[in-house]
Amino acid sequence: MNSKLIYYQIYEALKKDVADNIYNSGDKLPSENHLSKRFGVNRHTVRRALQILKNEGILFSKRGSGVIVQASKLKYKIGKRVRFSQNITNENNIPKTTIIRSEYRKASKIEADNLKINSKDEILLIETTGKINNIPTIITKRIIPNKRFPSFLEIFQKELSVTHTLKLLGVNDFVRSNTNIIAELADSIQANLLNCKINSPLLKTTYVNQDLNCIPIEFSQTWFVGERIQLTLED
Amino acid sequence: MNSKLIYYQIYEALKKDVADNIYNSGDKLPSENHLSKRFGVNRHTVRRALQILKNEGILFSKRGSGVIVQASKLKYKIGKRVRFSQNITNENNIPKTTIIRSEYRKASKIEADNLKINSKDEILLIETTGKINNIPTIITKRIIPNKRFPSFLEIFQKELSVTHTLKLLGVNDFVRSNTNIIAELADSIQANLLNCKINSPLLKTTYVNQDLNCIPIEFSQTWFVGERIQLTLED
DNA sequence: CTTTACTATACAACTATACAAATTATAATT
DNA sequence: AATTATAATTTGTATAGTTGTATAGTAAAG
Repeated sequence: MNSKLIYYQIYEALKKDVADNIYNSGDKLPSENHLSKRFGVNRHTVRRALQILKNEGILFSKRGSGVIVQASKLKYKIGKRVRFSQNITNENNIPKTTIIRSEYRKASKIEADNLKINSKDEILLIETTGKINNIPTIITKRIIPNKRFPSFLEIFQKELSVTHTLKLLGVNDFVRSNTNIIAELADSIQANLLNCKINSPLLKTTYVNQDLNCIPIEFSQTWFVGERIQLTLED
Repeated sequence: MNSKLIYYQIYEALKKDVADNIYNSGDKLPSENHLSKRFGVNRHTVRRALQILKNEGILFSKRGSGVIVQASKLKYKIGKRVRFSQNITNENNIPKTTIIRSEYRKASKIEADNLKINSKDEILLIETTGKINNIPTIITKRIIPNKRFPSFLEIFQKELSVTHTLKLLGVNDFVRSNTNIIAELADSIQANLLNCKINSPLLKTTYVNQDLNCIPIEFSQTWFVGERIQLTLED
C-alpha cells in the first residue's frame, strides 16, 4: 500500500543503509541535494523521508552542517566514586573533554553553602563538554573553591580530568556526598552544544564531590542527552 | 519568534554577561573562536551576535586585538570652571593624562587673536590624550603664550595638570571665557589615539581659559569620543 | 472539489574553509 | 636591557555548501 510511495521507499532504503552500517553512528549522511540526485527526486521528497528517521531518533540534523546518525544509548554509572573517563572507557567507548568556558567570580549563596565556604569567596567556574565516540553528549559546569585550589584551572587545562588534576594537587581520592537528578528541556545553546533539538529531554545531575575528610571539593552540575545516556545507580 | 534564532540567543547571553559585570567595561571578551566553542556554533554565528552589540554601542572590536566592552557614557561638565581631573574623579572614575607631543612655534593669527598677544609671538603647543578608567577618550591641544609662562612645559610634564601647573606659576584661579562645540569625524590618527573607528563622531570643543583679570592663558581644543562622553552645560 | 504526493524555486540561517590584515606574544640578537 | 625578527593569535572578508522554511504549481486519488 504505502510501499509504492516514493518518500517511503527512500525512508526504507536509508534506514537499511544505517542498519547495514553503511552510515555509522556519528557519520554525516550525504547532503539532501546529493540524496535527491541519488534517488532522482526533488529535495523535499528526500526531506520527507529524513523527517521520519529523525522522528524515530535514528538521525539528527543541524542547519548548515548536515544530517548525522544518532548513537545508541550508553550506560553511565553513578555511585560513590564517579569518574567520567573510566565510566566511558569501561564500555569500550572513547571519551573526550573540551573546555568551553572558564571564569573566576564571587560565589553565589547556593554555591557557598554547598562548598561550605564563606559567601562571596572567589570560585572558579569551568564549563566543559564531553564527547563520547566523538558525539557530544555531556555538559558539565563545575564550581571549585579558588582559595583551596588556586592553580586548578592551569592544571585542568592540561589534564582535562578532575581525577588527575586533584591527584596532582594532593587529593588522591574523593567521593560524592549526594546526587540529585532532575529532567530538564534543552535550551537553544545547550541544544547546539549537544547536537540535539531544542526541548530535547536532558538528565541534569547536581552533586558535590568531597575529600575523605568530608571537605567539599567541587559543586557541579552535569547535563546528559536523554536519548543517548542511561544512568545507572550503584551503592 | 526571533528568540529561537541562535545568534539572537547568543546576543542575549553576551548582553547579560556584560550587564552582570562578568565582562567589565574596558575588558576584552574571549576571542570569537573561544565564544564559538562556548556556544557550540560556528564563528560567524557569534560574529552576528557581536555585531548587534557593536551596533548598540556596548562592544567594539579592533582587528588583531579583540572585542572590548565599551564604557557607558560619562558626563563631562562644562561651565565657568572646567577641570579635567576633578570632572572625572567626581564621578568615581580614574583619569590619566599623557603628553603625546609638544612644540614651540610662532602663533598663527587665530591663536594670537584668541590669546590677545602679538601676531608671531612664540607659543607653546601641548597635545595630550586623556584616559578615563584606562580607556582613551580625550585629545586636547593647548596653545599657551610662551612669553608669560616660559616654564609651563617643564612643570606640566611633571604635574600633567593645567590647574596644578598654573597654581605653581602663581595663577590660583582661571575661568572659561567661552566654549564652542561642534561635531567632527575621527581621522585615522585620532581613531588610533582614541581607540575608536575612523569616522566615529567626535565632540570638538574650542575654548579660551583666562585669569580673573580677563587675560587669556590658553587657547585650546578638546576632542571627545561621542560614544563615551556626554557633555553637560552648566551656568 | 478537495486532499495528498511531488515538483520547482527562492531565500534565510548556519556551517566550513581559506586567506588577509592587524595586533600581540615569544624568541633571538645585539 | 632594549631592539629586532619570528611566530601565534585575533578580527575582517569572501566564497561555497547545507539545512530550514515559505510559496506556488501540477497531477493523481478519493
